[in-house]
This record gives sequence, structure tokens and C-alpha cells, in this order.
Amino acid sequence: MQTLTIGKVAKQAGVGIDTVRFYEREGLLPEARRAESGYRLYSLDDVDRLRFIRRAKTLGFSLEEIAELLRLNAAEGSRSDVKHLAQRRLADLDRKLGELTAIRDALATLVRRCSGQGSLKGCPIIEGVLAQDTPSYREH
Amino acid sequence: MQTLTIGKVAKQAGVGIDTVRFYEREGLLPEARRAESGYRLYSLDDVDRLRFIRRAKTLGFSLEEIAELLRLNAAEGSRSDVKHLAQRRLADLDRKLGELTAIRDALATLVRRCSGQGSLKGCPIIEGVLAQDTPSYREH
DNA sequence: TTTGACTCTGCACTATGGTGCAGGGTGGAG
DNA sequence: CTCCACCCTGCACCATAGTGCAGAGTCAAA
Repeated sequence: MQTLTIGKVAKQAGVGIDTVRFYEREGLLPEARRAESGYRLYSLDDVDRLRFIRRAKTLGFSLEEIAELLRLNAAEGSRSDVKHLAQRRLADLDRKLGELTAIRDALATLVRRCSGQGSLKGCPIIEGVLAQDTPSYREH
Repeated sequence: MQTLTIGKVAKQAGVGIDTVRFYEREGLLPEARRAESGYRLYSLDDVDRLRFIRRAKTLGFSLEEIAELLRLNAAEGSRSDVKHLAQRRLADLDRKLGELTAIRDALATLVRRCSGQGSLKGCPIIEGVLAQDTPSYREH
């Protein structure tokens, strides 16, 4: 089995050296084996693990959730655990997409209304931001 | 003109007291007038300004961008400046929406494929994360 | 006058996901 | 043997948008 130093494992996985140490500190990677010199030693499995982390991150999982996924994997967790986690993530994404879309549409409307000419007095974008409904802060 | 202390202006605008001081430090609010006691004094214009910030934030503008918007406003900027800023924001939103949608679809596909039953060996979600294309990190 | 609510400054801390650096030790090529 | 690249630890710091707190001073009602 190939043994890699931290620089190699980081390069193979496409992350920074400090990131590898950071993941170890955060419990996303097990504590590395050490050479007599104190150098951390890695295997190709660790490259896979790092890549898993990288890819899960691009799917929007937080490091916390990735740690959970990795624990499930190590503990021979069940498919239903993983599916639940993924479904929660999916629901988060859908909620966030809904919010962002609403914001986008509101902003697009303002931009469409603004001629882009003249001074700021009466500019639909500025006025639009000013004119939004404000829930219940005028009371007291 | 009504004079408000920081607690009142914060409550009227629907933000925290510390947030008001924070915005002053960050240049989003001008330095407040002071009473002899040293208390900050505000007007209803400041309430409007704070609300403007709050609302712009819900549209996804960063504090930095809001500061720019407020500077434009103060400097009698032109409508085209504001429109450009808003269009940039809109383009950001569209890009982000595209990315999130792609991620959502990828995750939804994995979730659909996973029966939610059995051990993790061969779980489509875990495998799916493992199997994503990795751009050009194997080289070197 | 006393009490309680409010405000002041300055500083530390939160979460997230790392990055950078100082001051050392190690490994291998020339 | 020297040189450089690499690695170690521990710590501070980045952005973002605030929040919290200590210790002191102020304001207003009872």
C-alpha cells in the first residue's frame, strides 16, 4: 500500500495541506499514522475520503453533515439513515431555491421598471427598496 | 423633528441596538449626533435609513453593496449607477440559482435512486458522491 | 433619593471553512 | 555538507454580520 505524506495526499485530493490538518482536527479524517519524524502518513483511502468530502461539499453538505455521513459509513449505518440525511438536504435546497427565486423576481421587477436615466429622485429601485412591506415594527 | 435614543431607533427599525452601533462603525450610518451625556441621538430619517438597509439585505445585497447604494444616494448618484448595481446583483442571483438548481437535481436523482433499505454497501447516494467527475486533480 | 431601565466604550466571541505565519525539525539531491 | 523543499506545532487571522458582556455613567419615575 502506498504511503503518502500530507503534501502528496493534499495534492492528489485537490485540497490544501492546511485543509487536511484542519479536517483532522475537526474529526473528518481519523488521526493520521505518524512516521518516526512525526510526519503524518496517508494511504490512497485517505485520498478517497478527502475527495468524498470535497464532492459532498459541492453538493452543499456542511462539514458537520459530511462528518455525519462519514460516521454512518464507518459505523455500517443503514441506507435509510443516509437517505434521511439527503432528503433533509434536499428540502433545505428547495426552501432556499424558493426564497432566492422570490427575491430574484422582486429585484427583476425593480430593474425592469428603472429607465436607468436621470437622477435618483424617484428611481424605482431605490423607492422599491424603501417601499417594501415591513412586518410589524412600527408598533410600540 | 423627533429625537430618538438608540434603543428607540433600533426598535422602530426592527434591528438590535448593537447592530445600530455596528452599522455606524461600518459606515452604513453617519456618526450620530450626541447629547451632552454622550448618548447617540437619531431622527426619523435614521429609522428610514435603517429600514432601507434591512430591506436591501432581504434582497440579498451585502452590507458592502448597501453602503455603495447609500453613498450613491448621498452623492446624488445617477439612476444608471443604481441600475448597474441592481443588474449585477440580479446576475449574481441568476448564477447562484442555476448552480443551486443543478445541485438540487443531482441530489434529487440520488435520493430517487436510493431504496432507503439495506446496508450502506452499494447505497446510490454514497456511491453517487464518490462517483462524481473530478476535474483534473489526478495529474502530477 | 433610590431604583431600574437605558446608554456608553472597548473588547471578546459566535459560526463557517478554512488560510497564513513563525520558528523550528526532517529528507533527499548534488 | 549544504541546500532546499517539505513537514511539525501552535497560534493568529480572513470574511460576514453581527452578539454579548463588563464596568461605568445617565435618565426618569415613584
